[in-house]
Amino acid sequence: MQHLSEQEIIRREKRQELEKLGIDPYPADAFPVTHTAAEIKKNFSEEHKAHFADISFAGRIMGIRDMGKASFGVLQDHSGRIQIYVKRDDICTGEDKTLYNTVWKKLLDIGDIIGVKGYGFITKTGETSIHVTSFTLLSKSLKPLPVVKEAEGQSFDAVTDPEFKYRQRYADMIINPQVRDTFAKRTLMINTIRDFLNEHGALEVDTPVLQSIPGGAAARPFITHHNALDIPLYLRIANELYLKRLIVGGFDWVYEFSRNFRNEGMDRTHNPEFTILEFYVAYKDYFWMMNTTENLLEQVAIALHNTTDVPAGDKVLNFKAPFKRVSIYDAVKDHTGIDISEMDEAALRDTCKKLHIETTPGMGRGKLVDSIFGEKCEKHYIQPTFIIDYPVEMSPLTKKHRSKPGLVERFELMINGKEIANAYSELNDPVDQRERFEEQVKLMERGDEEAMFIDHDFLRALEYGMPPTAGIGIGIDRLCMLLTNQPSIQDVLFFPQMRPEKREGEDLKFEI
RNA sequence: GAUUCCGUAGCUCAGCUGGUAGAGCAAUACACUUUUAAUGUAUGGGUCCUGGGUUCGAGUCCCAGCGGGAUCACCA
Repeated sequence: MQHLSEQEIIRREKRQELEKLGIDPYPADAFPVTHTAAEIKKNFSEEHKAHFADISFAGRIMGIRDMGKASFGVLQDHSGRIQIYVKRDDICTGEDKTLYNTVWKKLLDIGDIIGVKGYGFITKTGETSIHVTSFTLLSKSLKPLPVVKEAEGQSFDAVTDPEFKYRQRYADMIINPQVRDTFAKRTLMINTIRDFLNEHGALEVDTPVLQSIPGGAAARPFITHHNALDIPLYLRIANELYLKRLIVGGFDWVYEFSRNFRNEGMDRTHNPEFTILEFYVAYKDYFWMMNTTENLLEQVAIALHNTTDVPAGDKVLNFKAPFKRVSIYDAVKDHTGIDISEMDEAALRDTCKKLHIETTPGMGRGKLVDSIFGEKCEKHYIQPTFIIDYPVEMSPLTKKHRSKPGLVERFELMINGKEIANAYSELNDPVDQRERFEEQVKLMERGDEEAMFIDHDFLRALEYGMPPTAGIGIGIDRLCMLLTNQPSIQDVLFFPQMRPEKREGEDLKFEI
């Protein structure tokens, strides 16, 4: 049995009262909407009032100010909030005042969704409002909504509990309209990227989420089981190897907004499922990819902010192309004063010790370099910066550098001290690729849990011949955090992962 | 996974060295025909996250658990 608060019981009683009066609290009829709150507020004026003489508006009641024989309410639709004015003798023209005295004043609540008909006017305090001539209950709300009051841009008693916001995003969006703005911006960002790619002739594709070999990245996967085939399957950690197969197949430019799944820790910048945009372009290299990436991001910043200057906490990020380019060895030299470019694994290990960076025996040369960069350099790159030319050991899918031995043609894009994108000239030599996979197997044997598996089918594809190709993965959630100035990934995902709520008497179990 | 802070009415919060559980908003009732955090008067509403312990007595102190945040580790 559901435990109900006093207010929840009262609302259920009101619902019954409405039904007794012959009012369906959940009518099936469509309600015609002619105007939005934003349109009325923006365009209403005395000289244009003819256009607002016959308004039909629907929204959620967010506030009621009862004045006796008249009252004011605040309705909210997707575009914003607007005041309504309800006068007893206007909605009850005859002797029977039940509709006003009982239905409007007693049986409606904050949170109910109603439709109103009426006309636009401006109150004597100057607020554009709807003078209501009739109203219809469209949906009765049985659960009291936290009431947030606002005055002069300040809000009072706003719900700040993150658990409430993330578990009950629907309620969060009702009472905190700016939350909807963040998600609208997320979609605008994705649409801008999609338009950019489509305009350049790219083809959007879908590749498998369930994979029998979780490839394309170094991460721990979620595992599941397919009953009919009686095999384990993994939720993808990346789609890279599938997109490259499509390049082998003859497409020149493919992309996918890939929902990836990694069975690792959660924090402000990590959710177990997250979105990466990957795209692969034939006959290009990583220099071309840097140019394309900075142009793309400049365009996205302008689409969201009308400028390349984007606020991020107390900083301002400038997305004006071109971005700075720094080699990883120069980055380490700049921030530690140490030249690690010629060091072998043992020397790197010593350097880590000097810099107070913890190492494990499983770490190869690549991971050691990565640790030094991650600990000492990464956080300093606030403005968009390409870090380029990584050691070969940490990049098993990347083409060897055309002129610098021991390095690969790879870049990561750092913004506000975080990695946003990772790209390379793709390795297309099947013999080299097979050797790199075999190196990964050795790392796995040394205890590296995230080393890659060998994907023999991918090698077979490469053996048919893949054109020289540039590829990139861009962290969409993190980019969205930057561009909407949100400090947590939970604020750019509608439904961030949470530990399930325990309910009384419930014992959730699923057979696999 | 580790450390640390938090959990009191529908919401925001107070509750001191342990002594009958508080406010504002929301709700209920009444008044009020241009208010806007409307106002005035009155009323109801609590598993103080859960379970143990100490104590004559626990919202408060101790232990364990549950949930959330932050930091760290892994990672994008």
